[in-house]
Amino acid sequence: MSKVKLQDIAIKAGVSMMTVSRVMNNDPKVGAKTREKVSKIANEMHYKPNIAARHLASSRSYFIGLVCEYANYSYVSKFLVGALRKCRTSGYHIILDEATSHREKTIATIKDLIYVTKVDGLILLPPISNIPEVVDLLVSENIDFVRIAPDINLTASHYICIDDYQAAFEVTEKLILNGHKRIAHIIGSPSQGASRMRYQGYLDALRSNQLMIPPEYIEQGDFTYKSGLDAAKRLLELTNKPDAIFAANDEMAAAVVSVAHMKHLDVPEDVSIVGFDDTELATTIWPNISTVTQPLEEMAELAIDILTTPKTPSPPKKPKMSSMRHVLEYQLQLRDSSKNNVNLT
Amino acid sequence: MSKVKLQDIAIKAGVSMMTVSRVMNNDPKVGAKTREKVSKIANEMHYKPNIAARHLASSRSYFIGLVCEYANYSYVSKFLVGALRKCRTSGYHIILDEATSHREKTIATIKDLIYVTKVDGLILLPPISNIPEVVDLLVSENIDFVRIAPDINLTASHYICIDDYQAAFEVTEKLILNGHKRIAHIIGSPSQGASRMRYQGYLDALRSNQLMIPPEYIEQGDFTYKSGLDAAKRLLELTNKPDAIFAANDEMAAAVVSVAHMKHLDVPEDVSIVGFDDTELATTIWPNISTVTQPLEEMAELAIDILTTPKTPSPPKKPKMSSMRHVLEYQLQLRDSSKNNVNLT
DNA sequence: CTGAAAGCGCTTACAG
DNA sequence: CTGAAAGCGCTTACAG
Repeated sequence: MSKVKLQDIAIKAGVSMMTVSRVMNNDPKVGAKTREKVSKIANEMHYKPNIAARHLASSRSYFIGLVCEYANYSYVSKFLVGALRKCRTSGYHIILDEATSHREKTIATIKDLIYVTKVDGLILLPPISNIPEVVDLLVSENIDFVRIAPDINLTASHYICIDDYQAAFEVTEKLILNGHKRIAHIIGSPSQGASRMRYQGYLDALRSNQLMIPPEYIEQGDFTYKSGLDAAKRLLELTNKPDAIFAANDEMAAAVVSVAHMKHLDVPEDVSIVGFDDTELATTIWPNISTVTQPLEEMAELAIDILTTPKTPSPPKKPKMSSMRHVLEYQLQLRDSSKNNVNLT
Repeated sequence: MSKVKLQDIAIKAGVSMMTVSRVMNNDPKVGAKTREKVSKIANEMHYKPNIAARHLASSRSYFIGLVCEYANYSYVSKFLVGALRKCRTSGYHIILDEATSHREKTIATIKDLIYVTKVDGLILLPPISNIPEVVDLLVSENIDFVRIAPDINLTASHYICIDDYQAAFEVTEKLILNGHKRIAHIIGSPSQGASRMRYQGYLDALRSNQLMIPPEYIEQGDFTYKSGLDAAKRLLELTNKPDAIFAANDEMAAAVVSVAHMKHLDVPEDVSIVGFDDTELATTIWPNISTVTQPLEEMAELAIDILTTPKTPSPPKKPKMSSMRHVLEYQLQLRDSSKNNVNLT
């Protein structure tokens, strides 16, 4: 039974509730002796602060809202793992919410999170991170939020990303280095900045190597397996088939592998396939997909960190500093779905 | 700005806070006129009840805890989708938590959920649903909880499952019907009841068809892709290879497909492969995996339903009724990873 | 470094 | 069917 409350500890320790409260919140200005005594008693009595009371009295809820489009997504899962891990050590809890399709519903979901649940901060996963109305709402309500891989209004909040452009550039160059000349690309969802960046990186790598590819080599996908399937079918039915396909995420790359198998093409002998993200899926199919490792768990931890670190109190409308941009390191992950003649790392 | 509170509405409507509170909680004993007037004003003012205040004053937190072992799991993701969907319409929120490996940490996580966050109810996913200490704790603290596919202490709580035994039996019989005689099985994690049930169903189907299989056809996995990989390698290197492999979940079945490909075996010509669960993965690899569709989203919705439906107040130690067992329908899903000569549905 | 008072925004339990 | 009072368990802001 943990009906122990602050007052019980206070009485037992012979101090005021305030002192106990201070000890529980690691307030430095408590005498070492008092602190120790109170801590000991609190532990013995298995005291746990009531989060609702704490929330009501203070301005902190100890909740972080995490908003994604579909929870059933390997990208989201991987992120979630990092976020949960970080929360376990910081006393915060994650309220996960899906905000699907309808823009109005998305706004409603977020309003609920900030007005009802009153989260201390919000993490917006793509493509939610790119909805102007959401950004405007959070800014005008002065809510702390961190966006993952956003594309718009970059000064509005902290955001975390990798250098998608550079990674895509490197991926493409690596393919070129390994002898590929007919490299196709499946673009990701148009609602995400990362899609554009990756596409651009691919394009520029071709250009800087004086490679021309036919326009049919560019396919528009939307990051789903299904879209990858359709794109891959078209690509691999071309008379002048590509000898390498770079898909903007692993889901679509997995689809390309499937289509290659259906058509009895050897991967990577007949066609090299590269994905992006390095989600669980990349190593769950055969051959394992060459991809770009995005440190999603680390990104999640950083997001929680930003949101839970108390700010130096400052007027809300203060100009934001440029350190709101957090670019983490990616890593090329060469596996069996692509030919790796050079640099067999 | 939504700093509107109960009192503001009360003043504007010229009634007491209690009346507003009653209207917000759909208390039937409020006059129709009053109700309408109050509702209207509350809407106009964009009133949202403060969840923390509500929680502190009443005994409900409007939070449901969902505890899984690894969030990064297609089974968990699929369940999550259903749970979130249901929550959106019921005013509840999901607090997701991972409880990994260490039993003591698992207990600590759950204690935190019930003592600190004070969730109204808890959903335990396998294998957490099978930890006796957890079940005992929740029972002794008189916390509402629903378990998914538990194996122990079945009278301790509501639980939701499918008939794993029957499903496995049918899967195996279907394979037999389609001409397979050398059917291997990869058992799931020993910490889950479903593994035993599926194994037993497989065994009994063989027996009832007078089929003998060598002991090497039984492999112990643990539901991970990795374990499936190891098991599949052993199975497909046997001199007397199986002509069908029934893995206890999709992850392991996907691994079998990978190994078959590595060994240049044709699926399903050389070996039929069947999984279980019908998670995203089953249709993300090629060939798509034949499997058993488990209505995980529906199971999630039911769990939330059970937890959020107000109970008829009754003394806690009352004998539980047998209706705590909820068995949902599964469905055989025949796809391209298995031969389907008969019954091409 | 420590404490007494007031209040966060609701609901419970009791009247009428 | 409606309301006045008290309190949920903490923290803020102010004293000392």
